[in-house]
Amino acid sequence: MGITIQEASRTSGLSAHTLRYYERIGLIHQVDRSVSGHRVYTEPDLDWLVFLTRLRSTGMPIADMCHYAELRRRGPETSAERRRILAAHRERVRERIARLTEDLGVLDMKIEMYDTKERS
Amino acid sequence: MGITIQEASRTSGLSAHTLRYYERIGLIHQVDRSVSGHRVYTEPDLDWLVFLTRLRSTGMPIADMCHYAELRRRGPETSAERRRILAAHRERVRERIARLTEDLGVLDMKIEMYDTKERS
DNA sequence: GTTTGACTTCGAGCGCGCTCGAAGGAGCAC
DNA sequence: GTGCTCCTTCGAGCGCGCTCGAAGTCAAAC
Repeated sequence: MGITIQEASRTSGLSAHTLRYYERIGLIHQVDRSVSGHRVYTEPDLDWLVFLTRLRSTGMPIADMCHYAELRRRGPETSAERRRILAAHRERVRERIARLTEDLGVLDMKIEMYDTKERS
Repeated sequence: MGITIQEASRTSGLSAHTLRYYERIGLIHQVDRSVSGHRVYTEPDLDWLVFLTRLRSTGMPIADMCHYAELRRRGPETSAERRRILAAHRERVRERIARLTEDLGVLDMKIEMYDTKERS
């Protein structure tokens, strides 16, 4: 047994193509291969993959994720910098949410305008 | 007097190149020209431009914005459909914010993990 | 034993949203 | 008139993040 690329794809929501691509660019560390050369993912691989999708969906650029991944490979002595990176990213996400919330208000107003116009 | 492309650029935060591009693809209706052929923006043009940037920053694809712009040009009889489009978009923005907020929580947890590890 | 199907590597291509550069024109300063 | 700056049109190019297809390998099913 072992997790196939199909299963990893289903779990992470990324296509098999994308999983290979992520490995190619160093986002995921060299995944184990079976005797026949097929990728065999581990549970920790999946966890990491899921975390990566979080970073992506919050808008972190691939390049930054690569940097983070590299620090992670270098081991515990980079943990302070990794923390710093995540904290900075968190700040950007907060700003993003604030901005979106503001835009949502404008959208609400605009929709309300359509409603009042229709009524008059 | 009249608003130049530079001023429109400053107001909207879009580059002059982008303003011309938006006009080219029909996002902004043909802008008036001066005798020398230079673009002369009006106040309503600017308002529209600013609204467009809201739609963009909330993630509406250019193609959808073009569609909306076209409906707007067709006049008041399209207002119901425009309202519908905005309401649907608003829903997506809400979902977006919800998703980001959830991801933010995960980020918080991850950062906390770094903190507790460091302390131990 | 052959077919099926999922996998491999590799490099090219794509869609989106700009972004840029070339080539030329008008207007003003000196 | 010679710069200089800012504008024009037009089409090509770019950066990001995938996405795809070709060509080949291997294992299990029939």
